Amino acid sequence: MSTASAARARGPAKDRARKQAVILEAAEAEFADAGYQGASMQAIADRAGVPKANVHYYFGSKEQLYRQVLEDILGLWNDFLSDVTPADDPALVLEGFVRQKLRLAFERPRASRLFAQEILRGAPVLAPHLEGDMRRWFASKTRIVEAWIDAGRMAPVEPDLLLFTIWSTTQHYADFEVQVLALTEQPRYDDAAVERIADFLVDLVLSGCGLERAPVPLECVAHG
Amino acid sequence: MSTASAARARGPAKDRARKQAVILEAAEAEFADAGYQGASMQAIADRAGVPKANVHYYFGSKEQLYRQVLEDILGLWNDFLSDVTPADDPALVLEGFVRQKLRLAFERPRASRLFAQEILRGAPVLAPHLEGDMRRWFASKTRIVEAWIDAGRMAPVEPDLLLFTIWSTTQHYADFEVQVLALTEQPRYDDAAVERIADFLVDLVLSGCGLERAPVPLECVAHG
DNA sequence: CGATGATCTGACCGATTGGACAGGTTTGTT
DNA sequence: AACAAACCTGTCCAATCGGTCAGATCATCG
Repeated sequence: MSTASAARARGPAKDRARKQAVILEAAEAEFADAGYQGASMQAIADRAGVPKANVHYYFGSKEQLYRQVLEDILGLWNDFLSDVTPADDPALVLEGFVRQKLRLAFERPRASRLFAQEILRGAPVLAPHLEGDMRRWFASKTRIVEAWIDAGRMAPVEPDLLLFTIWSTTQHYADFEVQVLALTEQPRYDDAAVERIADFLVDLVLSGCGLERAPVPLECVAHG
Repeated sequence: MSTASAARARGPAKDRARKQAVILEAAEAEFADAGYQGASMQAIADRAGVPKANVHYYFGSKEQLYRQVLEDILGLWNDFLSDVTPADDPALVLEGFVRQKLRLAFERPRASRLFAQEILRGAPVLAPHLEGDMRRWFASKTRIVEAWIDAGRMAPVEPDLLLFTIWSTTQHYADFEVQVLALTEQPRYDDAAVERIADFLVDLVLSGCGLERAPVPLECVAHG
């Protein structure tokens, strides 16, 4: 049971879950901004507006709290491309993947940054996930790309490197936000900037796969 | 004067510079592995094989040492594309950029990771560089890409996003090394893997710009 | 009401941190 | 040899860290 769903549950556990959610949000912010070592339980407690001992009451130790935050973040990426099959259209799937991943990078930049820091440190906590869940997820997606290639539905690119490219280019705008904004002389990402980035990355990925962007469905044009 | 060149200088300052270089190397490793807050002056001193007080003697404070390490790393990227002009061939320049940046990612992964951690934290130390040197570097390169586009020598892609793409995809293999190796079930990067990645990224970038990889020069074939 | 368990927190603790500094040693110059 | 300057380090310190715990408070139910 994820923390988010628990926070929405009813009954006697509702308050408990809601208070935990407040602390988890504060912890995600503090861990993302300061790193695991840089974050202090006192700072997390202050952000959440509770005494430090209360944080320990709910989550035991700093590492347990950190693990909980990370697992909640992993949940965000769990259902990426979960229902894709080799019968689907490569161009549509790849475009959807890029846009979905990019949306998450802009909507939950701290989650992206926290994950990045964990991997940068050598994944001391997530290593088991990397060798387990994520490896299986990764293998199943590369197999689909291979099926597309074998069927002649896209150019023969390396499936693993293709996925890494999508991952790194989208993640970049969350992880290196400060650098991107400084170099482009923008104060923040606005809607136009996000759309420009999304279109660019979709075109880049599709052209790299020998594909073209699917025409915009009629209903989208009508609603635009 | 950079620390690296100082270490090679002659005269009475040679020993001093060499000892500083040992500490700087230890500091880069420790900062990259543990992060700024996670790194301790004691651990850096142990890596360098000197007493902790010696580190303070040479570099004053932890933050000053950290700044020095970062500035040395910036030096690595200073001369990237420094002598490129609009008259050069876009395909050759872009391919060279990708390969050079990628080589650095594999040869100096700790430098890449340390830089990434600094940006992730919001660039508290490098912010002035982002708004100064790096912004000027970035603007001059986007202007060259624009010139190529205006001259019809490559497809009209967004110059800034093109550079970000090269930066993020190459950096990814250093910063997310643990993840890449775990997902591809490799123990480490070998020469073949590096070449496969380089070729993939070059093809991706060039195809995104409507270019093709330049034919291999004859002398390279002869020497292969 | 009284009791019982969950919730909450101020106060405290040992460990570690970055840093300071006195005092010793080496080096270079006259 | 004598002096000064640079070099070096053992030792100490105040601050902060994650974590503990006794005890206060609250909610629930017989």
